[in-house]
Amino acid sequence: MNNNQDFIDFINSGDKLFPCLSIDCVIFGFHDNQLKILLLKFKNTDFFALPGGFIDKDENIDDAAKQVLKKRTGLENIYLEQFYTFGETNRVDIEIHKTIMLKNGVTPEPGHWLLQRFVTVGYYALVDFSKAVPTPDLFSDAWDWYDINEMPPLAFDHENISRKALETLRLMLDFKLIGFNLLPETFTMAELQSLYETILGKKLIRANFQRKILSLEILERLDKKWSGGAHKAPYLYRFDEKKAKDFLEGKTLY
Amino acid sequence: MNNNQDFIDFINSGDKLFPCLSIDCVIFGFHDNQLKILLLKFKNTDFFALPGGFIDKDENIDDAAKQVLKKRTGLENIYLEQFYTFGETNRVDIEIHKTIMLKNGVTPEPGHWLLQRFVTVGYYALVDFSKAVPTPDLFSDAWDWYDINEMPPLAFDHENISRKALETLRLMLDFKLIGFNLLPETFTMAELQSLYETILGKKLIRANFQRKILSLEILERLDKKWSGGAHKAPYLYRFDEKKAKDFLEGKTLY
DNA sequence: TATTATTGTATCGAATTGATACAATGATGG
DNA sequence: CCATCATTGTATCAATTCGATACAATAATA
Repeated sequence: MNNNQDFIDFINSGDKLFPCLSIDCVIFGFHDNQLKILLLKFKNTDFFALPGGFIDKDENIDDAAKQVLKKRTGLENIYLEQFYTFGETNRVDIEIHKTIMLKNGVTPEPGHWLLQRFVTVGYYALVDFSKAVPTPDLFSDAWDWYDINEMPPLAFDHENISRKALETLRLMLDFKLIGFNLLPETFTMAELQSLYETILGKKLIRANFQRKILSLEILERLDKKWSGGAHKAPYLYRFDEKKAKDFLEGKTLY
Repeated sequence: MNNNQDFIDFINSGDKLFPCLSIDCVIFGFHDNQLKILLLKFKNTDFFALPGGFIDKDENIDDAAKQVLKKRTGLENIYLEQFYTFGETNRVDIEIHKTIMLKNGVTPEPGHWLLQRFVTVGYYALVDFSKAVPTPDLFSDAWDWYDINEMPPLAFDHENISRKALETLRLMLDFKLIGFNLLPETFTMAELQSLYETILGKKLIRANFQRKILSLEILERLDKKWSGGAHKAPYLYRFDEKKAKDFLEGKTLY
């Protein structure tokens, strides 16, 4: 198969890669009032894993992360940020890599570049769920979005990586006003509140949330959104990046 | 010289190291109302650099960072946290490494492990200035503490690394109550305020600072400190780790 | 046209914060 | 030994923010 030949070519291309360092991306999306992350299913194993990749010898690690995001979701110019580097000696179970190689017709030679200890740099991305078009990579044969509270078992230390990504997202939500990256261009206040509630994992008081968000003066109020149901129609809002920038700069953090 | 032989031995021990990945530590201390960082002077260059090191093949990166801290300051069990990983392709000027090798009697062979692109994981540490006993490493012949506003030119991207460390320290100062790690065991409120002002880079209103800190209920008030000057004697305080832990856990961040 | 669910905003008291004031108190010096 | 001085600890008050609740406005529906 062509795909298998691609895999074999890649497995033999270790000399083009920066050694023993990988990228893993925790890609967050928001759908049906659920915060989801994108997982790939490893070929011929029951494990799911975070979309990841390796770094070319002459590639910035940030660029490698952008490549992972682009190849797995088709998206570019997305909010993407490094959050932590994972370097425990035992974080990768090499048997999983061996299994994948075997099942794809490659004999795992001792000393092969993929059968080493790997340190991985974690990035998290916030994408508009409706715009992402996921594609599996050479190591995987399926993908899906999973609610962060209902994830299948993950390979390696990927549960740990996901947890830390979520902690960082929660911490940075207000600090960097990044939640809007998870919504379509226009949205209602109720949708925004639901997003915040889902990320923070707790209920917020509607009136106070609305007051607070509006007081930031980072939203542009558009027309009303009609035919939503038997009730008053909500306004649509658009996130105003310029106003947000002014707000973040004026914020006296210290 | 013995020291030089140590250097040569180390230069030839690349096969014991995790490849192309290093650790750099931004070690903060507080003295004379100045926030300082510890810098080493590279042998035979005019550049200063952050204390750093490499990672053994079978060593967690956190442990490698602890080793750097211990070897350079003699200190253990110090507040030490990873903050960012720097992976620009051009971040290391290999000529500096070549120079150091040459000046120490080692011919820099092409392909030598030290003459590669390196990615570095940044850690920052907060130490009690009076307890640290700095020691230069094999690459350096001197060290000193430098006010963060009066640093000499640094090698590689170490200015960038220092800046990011300071940003993280500022951001985490209240969030994790870490400032106390920079003070001796007992201190006055004025000393604590001066520390905060120095880290945050701005003046604070004394009465409000005192009210705020005391309201956290994380300090133990001890006896008064006598003979400070022609004025009322201030109380000494001790940071109560247990109370602080309770406070941080009770803090509803989200 | 009455009903219903949701939206946008107002309101009120509690809690927090910024700014200022002031009494208490150790040393110093005449 | 007492007036002076600088600093400390705390109080106070207005301004601001925040939690909680209330309520009028309004699209769709029956």
